[in-house]
Amino acid sequence: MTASPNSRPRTRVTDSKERLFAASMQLLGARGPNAVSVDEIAQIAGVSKGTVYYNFGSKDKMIGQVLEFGADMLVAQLDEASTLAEPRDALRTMATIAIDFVEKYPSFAQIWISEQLSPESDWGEQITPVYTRVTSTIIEVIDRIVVLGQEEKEPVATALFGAALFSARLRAASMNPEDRETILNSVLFIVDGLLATHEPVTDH
Amino acid sequence: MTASPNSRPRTRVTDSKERLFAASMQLLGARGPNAVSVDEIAQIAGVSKGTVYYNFGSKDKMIGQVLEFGADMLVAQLDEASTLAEPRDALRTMATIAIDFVEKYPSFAQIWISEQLSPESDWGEQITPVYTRVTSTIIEVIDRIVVLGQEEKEPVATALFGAALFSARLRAASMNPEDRETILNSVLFIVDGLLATHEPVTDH
Amino acid sequence: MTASPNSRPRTRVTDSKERLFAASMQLLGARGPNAVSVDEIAQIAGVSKGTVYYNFGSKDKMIGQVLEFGADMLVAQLDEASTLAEPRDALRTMATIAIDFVEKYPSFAQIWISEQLSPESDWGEQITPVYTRVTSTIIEVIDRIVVLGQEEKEPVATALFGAALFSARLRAASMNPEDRETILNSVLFIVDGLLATHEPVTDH
Amino acid sequence: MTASPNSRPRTRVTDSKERLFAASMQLLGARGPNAVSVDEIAQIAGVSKGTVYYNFGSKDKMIGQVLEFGADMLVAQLDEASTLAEPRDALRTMATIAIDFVEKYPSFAQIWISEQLSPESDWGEQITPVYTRVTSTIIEVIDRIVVLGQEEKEPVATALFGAALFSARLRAASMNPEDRETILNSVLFIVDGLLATHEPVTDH
DNA sequence: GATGAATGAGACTTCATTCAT
DNA sequence: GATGAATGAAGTCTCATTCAT
Repeated sequence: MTASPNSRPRTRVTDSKERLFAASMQLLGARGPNAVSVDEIAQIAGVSKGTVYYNFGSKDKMIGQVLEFGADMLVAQLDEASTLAEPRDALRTMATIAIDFVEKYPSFAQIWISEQLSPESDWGEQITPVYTRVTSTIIEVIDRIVVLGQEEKEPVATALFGAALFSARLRAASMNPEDRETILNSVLFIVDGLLATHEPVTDH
Repeated sequence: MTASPNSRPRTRVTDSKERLFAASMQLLGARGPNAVSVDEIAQIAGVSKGTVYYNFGSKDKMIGQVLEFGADMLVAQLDEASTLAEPRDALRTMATIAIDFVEKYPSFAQIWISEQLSPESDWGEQITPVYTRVTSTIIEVIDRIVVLGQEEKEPVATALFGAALFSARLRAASMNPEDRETILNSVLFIVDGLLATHEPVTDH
Repeated sequence: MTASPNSRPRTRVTDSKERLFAASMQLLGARGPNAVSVDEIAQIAGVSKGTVYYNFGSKDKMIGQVLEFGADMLVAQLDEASTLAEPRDALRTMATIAIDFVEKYPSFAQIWISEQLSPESDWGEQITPVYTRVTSTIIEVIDRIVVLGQEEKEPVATALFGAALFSARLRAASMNPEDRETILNSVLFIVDGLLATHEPVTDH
Repeated sequence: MTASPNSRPRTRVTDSKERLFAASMQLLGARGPNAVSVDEIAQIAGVSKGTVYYNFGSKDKMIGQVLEFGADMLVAQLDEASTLAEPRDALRTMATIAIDFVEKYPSFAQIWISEQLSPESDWGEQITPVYTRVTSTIIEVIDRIVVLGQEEKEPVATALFGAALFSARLRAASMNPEDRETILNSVLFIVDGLLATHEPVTDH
C-alpha cells in the first residue's frame, strides 16, 4: 500500500502536496493571503480541504512555505544574474527579473513589502526575509562598481530594491505595459548617482 | 434651541464621527483594513457599532474616507514642501515627510502600494490614487532641476516615490531607527544620477 | 410659534401624521410590513424617523392603524355596493371593487389572508378582522338571493371572498390584466351553484 | 469502508440535511420565511448554524428547496386524487387534501399566495409556481365534467383553488375545526355553478 | 411637536479548523 | 493518505427604538 515497488521513478512526495503548492502559488500570487480561502485553493488543486491540513497543518504554514518557495525562486534567478561579468548589466538584468516576477505574481511584492510588520501570526517559522536576501545580493554587485562606506550599503540597496519593486508593481497594475527600458533606466539612476558621487572600483 | 450666548455655535457637531475617524486612522494606520474589525474601531472610539453604520454607511466607505483623509494629509505636506526655493532641498524635505508619515502610519504605505490592484471592493468611489497625486508633485520639482523627456518623467518620479516609500517602510518596521540622513541620501542618489546624465535647468 | 391664529382653516391634525399615513399606505400596500422599514416610510413622508414614534408610538401601532384604515376603505365601498337593488349586481360590483383594490394595494390581500395567524406581535389592539367584516356583508347579500341554512352561510361567504381575493391577487401579480369579466364570472359561479342547489328567495 | 453485511448501504447519508429539512418544514410551515431565523432552524434540527450553509449555501436556497419539497408533496397527492374515476369525487378529494395540508403547514398557503409578487430575493432559481401546477391539474379534472371555453378554464381553476386555499387557511387559523363537509360543499358550489351553466361532458 | 444622533439586539454569512471514517 | 461533513468564532450589516435637545 505504501510503496509500490519500481513504479513511478520520481520521488513524488505526495502529488497532492504538489498540486496544492501550484494552486497556492497561482492564487496567492494573484490575490494575496487574506483574499484566498482554503476552500478555493483545495478546489483548484482538485483535492479536498482536509488534505490541506493533512499536508501542511494549517493555512498559515502552507502560505509560509509557498511564500518561501516564491522567494527562493526569485532569489535564485537574481543570484544567477548577479554573476554577470559586467556589474551594471547584472543590476539591469536583476531589475528585469524582478519586474517580470512581479508581473506574474503581483501580490508577492505587496507581501514582501509588508512582511516585516505584523509579527503576530507570522507564516510558519521565522525565515530570512526576502528583503534581506535580495539586498545582500545587490550589495555584492554594487561593491563591484563603487567604493561605498559600510553603513551606506544597506540603505542604497534598499532604495534600489524599493524603486524596482514599486515600479514593477505599478507596471503590473496598469494594463499598459510601459516601455520596460524606461523603467529600468529610471531605477538605475540610483547607480548613476552613486557613480557620480563615489569613487569607482578599479580592476586591478 | 436655547442658544448658548456668545459661545462657539456648537463645534461638537457629532463628535462621534470625529472619534471614529481618529480610531480608524490609528488602527488602520497600524494594521491595515482587513486586520481591523468594525467592533474594534467602535470600541476604541467609545461608541456603539451601530454608530459606525449611522455615520459612514459601511466599513468600506469609512475606510475610504479615512484613507482619503490620510492621503490628503500627506499630499498637503508634500505640496507645501515642494515650493521650497531650492529644488533639491524640496525633494529632501519631501522624503523626510514621507518617512515620518510612514513611521506614524506604517500600513498606509502598504495600502497605497496595493491600491491599484484589486478593483473589487474599492473603498467608496474612485478617487485619484495617492501615487498619482504624489508623482505629479515630484515631477514639478524635478522639472526645476533637470531637463527631462516627457516620457521619462513619470518613471523617474515613480522610482523616487518607491525608493522613499520602501525605505521608510523598512525603517518603520525595524526597531532601530537608522540614521535618517543616510536613507535620504540613498533615495536622492536618483536625483544625482539624473543630474549626472541630463542637462541641468539653467535659471534663465 | 405653535398655533398661528386663523390661518389654515382645516383641523389639520398634525400634518406629519397625515403624510406618514399616506407614505405607509403606499409602501405597505406595495410591499408588506416586513419589507418596509421605518426609515423608508419616514423618508418618503418627508419627516424624521423620530416623528413616527412621536405620532404612533411604534412601528406595529402605525401599521395597525394603516391596515385598519385600508380595511375601512374597502369595507365602506363594499357596503355601499351591497345596497344595490339587484343582489347579483351587488355581488358582481363588490367583486369588481375587491379586484381593483387588490390591484392598487397588492400586499393588503396577503396581509388579510394571514391576519388570523401569528397572534404574537399583532398590530396594535385587536380589531375585527377584515375577513369577518367582509363576509358579514356578503352574507347579507346572499340572503337576498337564496335560502341558506345558518351554518352554511359563513363557509359560502368565505369561499366567495377567497375566490375573489385570490383571483384578484393573481391578476395583480401577472402583468397581463386578463379580462376582468371572465374573472368575475368564474368567481360568481359560486352563486350560480348556490342557485342551482337551493331555493331562491321570493320577493314578497 | 467496512461494509456492514447485508444491511441498508448507508441510508444515513448525512442525516443533518434531513433534520434541517424537517425543522425547516415545521418552522416555515408554521411561521413563514422571515419570521424564522437560521439560528432557530439549526437549533431545532440539533446541528450548528454552519451546517445550514454547508448543506444549502444560504437561507434563501434552503427555503427554496423546502418550499419546492412542500409543493411537490401537495401536488403529488393532488395528482393522484385527480385520477379518481368520478371527476366530482376527484375534486372533492383534492379539496380535502388541500385543507389537510394547509392545516398542517398553515403558512405554506400564504407563501404560495404571495409567490408571484416580490421578484426580489426569490428563493433559489425560478421554479414553476405551485399555483400553475395545481390549476393545470384542476383543469384536467374539470375538462372531464363540463365543456369549457379555453379562456374560461384558467380563471375557473384559479377561483376554485383560491376558494379552497382561503377556506382552508381560515379553518386552520380558527381553533374550531368546523365541519369539513360544509367547507367542501361551499367550495364545490363553483362546480355546481359550472354544471348549471355549461354543457356537461358526455361519456363518449 | 419634532428631530436625528445613537444604540444594541439579532440577522445572515464566511471560513479556518477538527475528526470519524 | 485522504476525505468531507460538521463546527463555532467572528465578521458585516439592518433596523426598531430611545432620548436629549
